[in-house]
Parts: sequence; structure tokens; C-alpha cells
Amino acid sequence: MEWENQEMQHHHQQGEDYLQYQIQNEVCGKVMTDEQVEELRKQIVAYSAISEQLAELHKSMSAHHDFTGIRLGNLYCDPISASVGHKITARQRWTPTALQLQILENIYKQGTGTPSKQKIKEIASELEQHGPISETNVYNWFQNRRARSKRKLQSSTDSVNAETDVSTKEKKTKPVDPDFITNISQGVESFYFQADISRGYDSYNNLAEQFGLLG
Amino acid sequence: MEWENQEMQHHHQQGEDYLQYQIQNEVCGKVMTDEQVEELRKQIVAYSAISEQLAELHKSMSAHHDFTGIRLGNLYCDPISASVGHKITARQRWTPTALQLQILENIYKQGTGTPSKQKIKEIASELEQHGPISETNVYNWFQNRRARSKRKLQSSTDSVNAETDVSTKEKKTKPVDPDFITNISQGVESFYFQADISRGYDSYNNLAEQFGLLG
DNA sequence: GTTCTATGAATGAACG
DNA sequence: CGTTCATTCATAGAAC
Repeated sequence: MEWENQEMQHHHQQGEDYLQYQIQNEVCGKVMTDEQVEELRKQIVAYSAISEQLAELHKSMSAHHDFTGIRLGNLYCDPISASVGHKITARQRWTPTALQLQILENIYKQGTGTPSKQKIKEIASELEQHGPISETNVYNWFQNRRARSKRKLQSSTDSVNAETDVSTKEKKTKPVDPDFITNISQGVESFYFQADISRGYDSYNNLAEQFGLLG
Repeated sequence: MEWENQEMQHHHQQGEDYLQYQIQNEVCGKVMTDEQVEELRKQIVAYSAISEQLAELHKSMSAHHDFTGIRLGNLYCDPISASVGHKITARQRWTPTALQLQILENIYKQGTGTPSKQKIKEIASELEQHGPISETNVYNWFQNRRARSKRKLQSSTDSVNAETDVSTKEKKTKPVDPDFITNISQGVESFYFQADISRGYDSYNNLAEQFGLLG
């Protein structure tokens, strides 16, 4: 369909009220509904539980195997997804796994600029333990990471940033840093929002310790 | 926290969708700082990474097993589904107003193919007078506009390489979990999830699926 | 309220 | 490196 027409109408319909909504939303800052809070809570707990249980499973099943070789040729195929036979969209482009991302972020963070070829090789090797990856991927990742962090066309926290008028100038500068998901260990350590979650936190630490994620 | 308030009011509107929107927005008072968002993100990603890793281990070590029945302990957690259904991501996406759209279209048509950063700034400023918008929004808009108009041409010449995607239909909303999780509620006070944690999300979901948590 | 579609946004890769 | 392209994901609003 030709959105040109349709869209016009569509948006017009919303009119000022909608605009008002947007503005208000912007003004009141970051908020989330209780429903969202709920979801969040669930997610964290779920992770916690899953990690814990998986760790147990792992323990009970002595590690005799080497699992690093899970990959289908050079075609990326998320092992987990694949195993489920689900969402296997034979991706054409590399997608870092959470772990890989974490590692990359860590390196990036301490990193003093673009890794040398040598370093990239090392990193790539390291990351291969956690999934299919090539040196090029690593290289690109760093390039992109840097470029985007630099370009920070704002968007950090509020994608709907905008002030209707005057207040614009000062708000333009976004107070937040573009880096996210950096150094997990540090992050988790310093992040502690409450006792109830501590269980999850603790198990995280244990897990991390066990697998040397923090070291 | 003032959680209660919100919770209460959460259930009475049912008017137009928009009205609902407004109320919700108005009602939601939970705010979290950027740092909190950051930390939260980290934590979730950390869990995600750990889970992923563990799952991999487990999977490779038990290739000959049948995990259909694997239950993560006696923990009945179905929170995943909930998350899947509603998306925690509170990210609100920008929606151009009719005026903004028109202006954008004009600029686009004027052919100056690529707006360039500088221009984007100008455009953004211009459009701010007609509604909330950020440079990123403008940037994305042009990116998408170009990409899509291009793709359109492409598809028209070629037969419909239909990829009537099969995916996604499992995103069904699921009946949610037990109280177990609710206990934690007190803990999580205010969050806002604006950032994209879909990555962590995905692996999380995959994990859940793999272990049959989704039912 | 469920499904579908248009489209904002994220991001790996490529280009100059 | 900075910028742009291509592909994919997620979601708001429309359609049913």
C-alpha cells in the first residue's frame, strides 16, 4: 500500500492529543508501567532460576565433552535456537551471542582504541569458544562500536526525545553514556537493587565464579 | 514505593485506546535513572550470557539425552512467556506527526539523497516545531525511506520471493506464573527499560524454549 | 482481542 | 574511519 496517503490520514487522526501524549511522555522522563515492572521482575527471576538450575545440571553431568565445536559450517546458527529447531533462520550475518557481546564490551571498555590485527586474532579465538565468529566480525564490531558510540546522535534513553520549543537546547545533550552492557562483573557487583533479588545475584556470582566469568 | 497507587488506577479506563494511553502514561510514575537502566541491562545480559553458556554446555553433554522432560528443578517459572508476550521493552517509538511526515517527504523528494549529519540537525530542529523528534529519528527515517523505496522497486521486478515468514507465531501470550515471582515485587521498585535488551531477551527465550519452560 | 501490516530502530557489513 | 546499505527485530495502529 502506498503509505503516503494512508499515513497522512492516520497520523492526522491522532491530532493534538497524540502530540500531547508524546510531549508529556517526554517530559515526565523515563517511566514504565507496573505491568512492565512485573515483567521485568519475572525476567530477572527467571534468569536467576534458569542459571541456577542449569548450573546444577551441569555439575551433575560431569564435563567429559568438549562443546566448543558447535557450529554448522561457517554459517551462523545459534546453537540454542538450533537445538530447539526454532527460529533457525539460517542467518547470513554474524550475531554475537550474549557472552561474546559481553566479552567484546569488556575489551572495548578497557580497550585503548582499535585492536591491532594481532589482538583481533586473539579475541576472535577467544570468542570462538562461545560461538561462531571470525576475525572480520570482530574487526567490524569494533569499528561499529566505536563509530556509533562516537556518533551518539543521542537516543540513549529516550528515543522520543524532543522538546517542543525553547527548552530544547540544554536538553539536547544527553547525560547518559552510549556504552551499555559493559563490564558485566562490575555492573552486577555495583548493582543491587534489593534483597529479594539477592538470591539471583548470589547465584549469579556463584555461577560466574564457577565458570570464570568474572575473572 | 508508590507502587500501589499506580496499581490501583491501572484498571479503569476502557475508553478509546488513546484515552487508555493517556491514563497509563499519566499513572505510571516509576522512574529510574539512566544508571539504573544501565545496571539492569547489564544484569540481564549477564544472566543471559550465563544461561546461554550453561545451556550450551548442557546440550553438548547430553546430546544423547532427551530433554523433553527436563524441568528446571521444581521451580515452576513461566515468567518467560509473560515476557515474551508483552515485551518489557518500554521503548516508545517515535511517530511522526502528519506535518513532520509531510516535511520529511518533501525533503526526501527534493532528491538530496543523503541528508548528511548537518542537514539532519537542521531538519530535526525544524521538525521539532511540529512535534517531538530527535536527530536520530530523522536519520532513521531517511534510512528507512530510502531502503524501503529501493526494496520496493526490487520486488516489483522480481517475483515475490515470498518469505511469508513462518516465524513469530509462537509469540503467544501465555498464562502466567505463580506467586513465587510476586514475592520479589517489592524489590523492584522503579525501572525503565528503554534500552534494547532484546539480545539478552532472545537468548533468554531460546533457553526457556529449549528447556520446555514455555509449556 | 487476535492477527496483520507499516515502519521505527538496531546492527553487521560494506563502501570511499 | 566516517558514512551508508541491507537485513532483521519489535511494535503501534489497523483490520478482522
